[in-house]
Amino acid sequence: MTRRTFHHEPEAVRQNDLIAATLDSIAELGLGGATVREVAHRAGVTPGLIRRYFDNKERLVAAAYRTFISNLIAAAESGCGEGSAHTRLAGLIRASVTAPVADGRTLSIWAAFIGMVHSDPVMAEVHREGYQAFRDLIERLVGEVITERGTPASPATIRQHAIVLNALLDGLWIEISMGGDDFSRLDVVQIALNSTATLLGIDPAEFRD
Amino acid sequence: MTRRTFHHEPEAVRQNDLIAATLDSIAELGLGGATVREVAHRAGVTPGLIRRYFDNKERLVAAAYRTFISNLIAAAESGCGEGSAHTRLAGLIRASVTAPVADGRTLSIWAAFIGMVHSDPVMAEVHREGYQAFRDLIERLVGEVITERGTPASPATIRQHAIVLNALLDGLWIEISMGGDDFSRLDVVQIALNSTATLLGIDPAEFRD
DNA sequence: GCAGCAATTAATCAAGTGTATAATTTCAGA
DNA sequence: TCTGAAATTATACACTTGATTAATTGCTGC
Repeated sequence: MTRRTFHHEPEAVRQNDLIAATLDSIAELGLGGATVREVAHRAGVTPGLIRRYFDNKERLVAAAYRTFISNLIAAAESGCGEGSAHTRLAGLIRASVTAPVADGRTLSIWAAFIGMVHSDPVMAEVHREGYQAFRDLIERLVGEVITERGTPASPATIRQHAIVLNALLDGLWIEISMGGDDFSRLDVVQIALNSTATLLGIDPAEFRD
Repeated sequence: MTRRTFHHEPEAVRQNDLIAATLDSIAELGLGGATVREVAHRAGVTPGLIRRYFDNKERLVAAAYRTFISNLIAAAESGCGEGSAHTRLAGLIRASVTAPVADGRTLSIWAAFIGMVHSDPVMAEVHREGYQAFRDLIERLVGEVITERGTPASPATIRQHAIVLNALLDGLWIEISMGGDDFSRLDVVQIALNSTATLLGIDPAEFRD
């Protein structure tokens, strides 16, 4: 009886692998399927090793949530690289309603985590940080767009616009990701851009991607 | 050693109690906390009894999801009782962004279930039915509002309006339920009504609750 | 090449899980 | 009041879970 061979890996790599395996497990098997053994197996590793890099399973899951959210925000943010505020906002919107941000796998993981936030204080804290970041991003962008148009508005108005736009994007993201409608026939980017323009009081014709 | 006393209950009552206990467990402890023993305890019953009314735990959870969704839709629908289409749509919107539809408990349960839909075919089917019902409700209402205004639109246009409005309501519902923003200071109903009016091209002043 | 340390595996444990079944109790009807 | 069937409990079982620890392996610096 011989032991299985293995090789050392830097801490960061192992942590990444374990987190990725955790997210895969949650996406494919649900939260209940993300057991220590399943995660270890997917990471090509032995269950005992998890405890070396994450003291608890709880910490592993929390770490997975943290990187999931930050990756999600980064993916959305990657859409708004440069150019005018209009262009950047349009980029953010496009990224928000197309893959890989908007797809079933992402939604499943997101929902599983959200379902824990209310009963797990650690997850609640992780959640709070992540969402504040996204909300601030949108609010800043909306403010810049309004400034760019030369139609100044009160901070309260900007905030309200940001709330509504945030909600619209969240909702579209969910609907598209759930795939209930046959969105394949529809141009979701166009729908998102047009409705955003309408909400902000912009002529849809000048709000393109 | 004496057995605990008990008394017979009609089938419907026991099923209701068990389903309610399941939803409570999920809301307060997360999906993982909804064990057979926990549910039975909350229902004031012994674990073995669950198997009499629901063959599996899986069926119990599926039944809980079914009644959860139908109650949610009923609660939202209760807001649009009578009157013009405008009035009924406004009622639906108000109900969608206020308790008990919009609150943390409801969101937690919803998210926990959604996180299972992708990995559990039974839950996927239950999900499909429920969401189709809500989408159809909104689409019908939007159609009636447009007819009422005498500004006829193509079915495709109506459909698109319904999709966007559905997304907006979903998103607002989530944001409010998560409670991240201090929505207490804001009039969420007014925000929802105004943005809906804007999206449908209605003067917000004539779209009141 | 080799000594020593860190990384990894293997094996084990107690607790908790869903399920199954037999024993007991309740209750309706005679 | 008594009896039989249905409802409920109690107990047990096989299995999975997260966690713990000792043994083993791979690797780095000399």
